Amino acid sequence: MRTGIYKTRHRDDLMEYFETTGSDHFTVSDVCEYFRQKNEPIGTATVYRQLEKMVTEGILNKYIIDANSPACFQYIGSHEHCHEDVCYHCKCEKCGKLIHLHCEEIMSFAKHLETEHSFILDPRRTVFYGICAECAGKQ
Amino acid sequence: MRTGIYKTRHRDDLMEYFETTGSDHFTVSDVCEYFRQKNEPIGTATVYRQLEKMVTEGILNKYIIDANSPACFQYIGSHEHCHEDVCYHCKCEKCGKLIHLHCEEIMSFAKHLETEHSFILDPRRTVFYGICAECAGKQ
DNA sequence: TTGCGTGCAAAGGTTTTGCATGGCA
DNA sequence: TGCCATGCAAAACCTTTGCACGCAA
Repeated sequence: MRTGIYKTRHRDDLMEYFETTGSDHFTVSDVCEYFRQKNEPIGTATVYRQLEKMVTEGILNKYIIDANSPACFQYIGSHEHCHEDVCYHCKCEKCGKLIHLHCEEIMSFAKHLETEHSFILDPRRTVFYGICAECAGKQ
Repeated sequence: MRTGIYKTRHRDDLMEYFETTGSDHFTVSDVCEYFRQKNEPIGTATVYRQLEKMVTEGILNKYIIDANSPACFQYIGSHEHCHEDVCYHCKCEKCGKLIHLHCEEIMSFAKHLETEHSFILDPRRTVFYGICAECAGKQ
């Protein structure tokens, strides 16, 4: 079989990481740190290359939150319901906190954009910027 | 007057650049290159600082296109419809076209975010990424 | 005079790449 | 055996920062 992708030790480790860790979002350094603490370190370049490959395969989503912060990856999973279970993100401009969003309203708004404005929203890249509750309270 | 912002030569030059160049989008290096060719070079750090300031003031929009490509700025000062009311933007990931959005749905969605999620949406920084009608048709 | 603006170089951080080595099929 | 994966370090890249000096108010 010529998939162009080999089943290696690291690849298995990464898949296991995605499924065992509850964390929805993770960065390259998160992954590296995890395996370093397990005394099974993986080179940074390898993680970048594998994760990028998996994004292409559709196993992971990649989010660009900000120019100067690391890219955020999300495991979509083996289940195929993933495409309906899209998630959007709110980012606080003050504290930088990332809020996971998936509610009816954003879905219906996305549908509105599509039907009325002929614009197909991309959850992977769209980030809602604003001020979170805590930071708003401090002001 | 204590605005905290001084009216300098470079600031005027930049404003003129925004209004004379028809280009909707530009990067920091675009700006630097432009003034270098005019034999009136501006330091890179200065451009970064001024542009960032103008984003805060609401004169410019800043788009993060990709993690490894430079930030993209857009002059919105002269768009009158942005002054009369809040304005959101859709950006096509394929052709780069920018669509100005002005509808009830986004306003009510913003209100929903605020009441239900305690998140105050910032129109200046929030950009909806996706695929526009024309590019969707081509596929 | 005070405080912001500027320029340069250096630093900071993320991501990519070159190259030799090792592993999968 | 051929091709892909890996690791390390270096490079590339965008962006920010420190500091001394210049300029606006």
